Parts: sequence; structure tokens; C-alpha cells
Amino acid sequence: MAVKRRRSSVSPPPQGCPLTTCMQFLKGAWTPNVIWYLRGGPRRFSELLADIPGVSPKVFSARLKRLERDGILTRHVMPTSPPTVEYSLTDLGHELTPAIDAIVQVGHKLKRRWIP
Amino acid sequence: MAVKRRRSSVSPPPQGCPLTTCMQFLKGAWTPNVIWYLRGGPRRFSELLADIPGVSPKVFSARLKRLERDGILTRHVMPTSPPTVEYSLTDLGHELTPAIDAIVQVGHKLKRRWIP
DNA sequence: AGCGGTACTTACCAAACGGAAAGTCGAATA
DNA sequence: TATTCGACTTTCCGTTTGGTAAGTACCGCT
Repeated sequence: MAVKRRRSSVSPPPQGCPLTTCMQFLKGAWTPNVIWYLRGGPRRFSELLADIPGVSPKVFSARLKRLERDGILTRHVMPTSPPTVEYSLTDLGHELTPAIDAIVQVGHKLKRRWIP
Repeated sequence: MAVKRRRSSVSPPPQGCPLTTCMQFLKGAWTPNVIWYLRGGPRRFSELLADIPGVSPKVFSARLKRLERDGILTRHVMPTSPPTVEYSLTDLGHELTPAIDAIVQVGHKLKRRWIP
């Protein structure tokens, strides 16, 4: 015989799902890392590039561009020579930090669980 | 003149970065959604498929397979006819829920911020 | 004998992603 | 005059991703 279909005991269907909404902003390689490193204040391109080993300039500038387009961070060119560019989180960007923090915390727990 | 390189005021470099570690498990379309829907207890393939509109069976079974391989969930075939399969979170899977919850919370805030 | 339900799989495909390497540009410095 | 710096951009390319559509296997039911 067949099995009854159970209703979900958890939540409404993802029509305009908050989970999906938020994940859109965290999508793409290095995205959460950028937000993490900007939490402490504005930071320059080459600084971030060094903060996050392994990322290529191309991918990275694309990432920053998308983050700026999405309103997560702002780009500020300074009149130095050679010109330097500072990135900082917007208010919207700061709203994401609780999520990032939680992910980091879980990351720590996972590492403790794995290595021992 | 040139600008001084500032040191990061935030954290250690991502060598075995907890953020990256955790994000690996949340990577891929629908991954956080699956975990969200399994929080409430075991659930079957077709139930999850209906929970999460828009996902195709192919992508979905691949996702579940990877999640099982990663130790996030377990697959349990039941001796019904036709056979039904139940998926449930492992202990490791449950460790991820704080992160998912935080993301959902932020998602809610973002939606409030967007629509008004 | 044929149908329906469940849980997939397979084949195919296009777009997106992400990495390496090299080039650009203007001002300042050696 | 040549080089360096900072912040990119461009080109090229292989991999991965995710989607559609259709097929499969098993068993019980009508």
C-alpha cells in the first residue's frame, strides 16, 4: 500500500522565501569572506586581495562589482597616486553580519568536530 | 604619494577558514532549503520536492546525494510499496541549523526593508 | 493486461562560474 | 628613461551547474 503524504511541520512554502532571498546576497565565491573582512571598517582592493588568499583579481573585482550593485557595499576612490579605492559596507551590508557570524560560529564547531 | 598598507582589524587569515568550511556545506542550489525542511523531522523525496517549488528531480537527487556523502543527512528506504525513502538530518546536519536560522532571520529583515 | 505511484536516472544542453596570465593607465620615483 | 604602484580589465578556457524531457523498475490495484 501507499504512504500518506504528511504536511510539513516547519514553515510556509518559499514564495518569496526569506532563506532564498538572503542566500542570493551570499552567493558566489568569496562573497561571505568579503563581508567578513569589511565588518571591521573600510578596506582597499589589494588589502582584501591579501586577506583572502587564493582569489584572482578578475573574480574579485567582479564580486565587488556585484556586491556594490546589490547595495551591500560602496566604492570610494581616493585622490591619491596611484589612486586607491576603499570599500565599505552599507547599512544593508551590515544587516548581513548576523548571518555571517552564525556561519562562522558553526564553522568553528565543525572544525572542532572534525579534527579531534 | 602612496598609501600605507593597513593590517586587518578583524581576524586571522582563512587558512582552514571556518567561514569557508561552513559554506562548503551550504553550497549549491536548494541546499539550505533542504536542511530547513528537514529540521522538523524526516521527510520523503516527493514531499521535499513539493516543499521546494522549482527544483527538478535530477538536481534534487544530486543534491541529496551530496548531502548524504557529506554526512549532513541519512537516507532510509522503507519497505513499503512502492518503496518510499525518508531523509533526515544527522547530528552533523543539525549543527548547521543555527546558521540557517540566522540566514532566515536576516532574510526576513531584508524583505521588510525592501517592500515598504 | 494495463495503470498509477514512488524514486530515481539518463541524455542533452546552455549558461554561469572561476581560474591563469597578461595588459592597461597615469603619476611618482630611481 | 625605466620602473613601480594600485586597481583593474581583457582574453582564453575548462569545469560546474542547473534545467528540460523522457525513461526505468518495481509492485499492487482495477
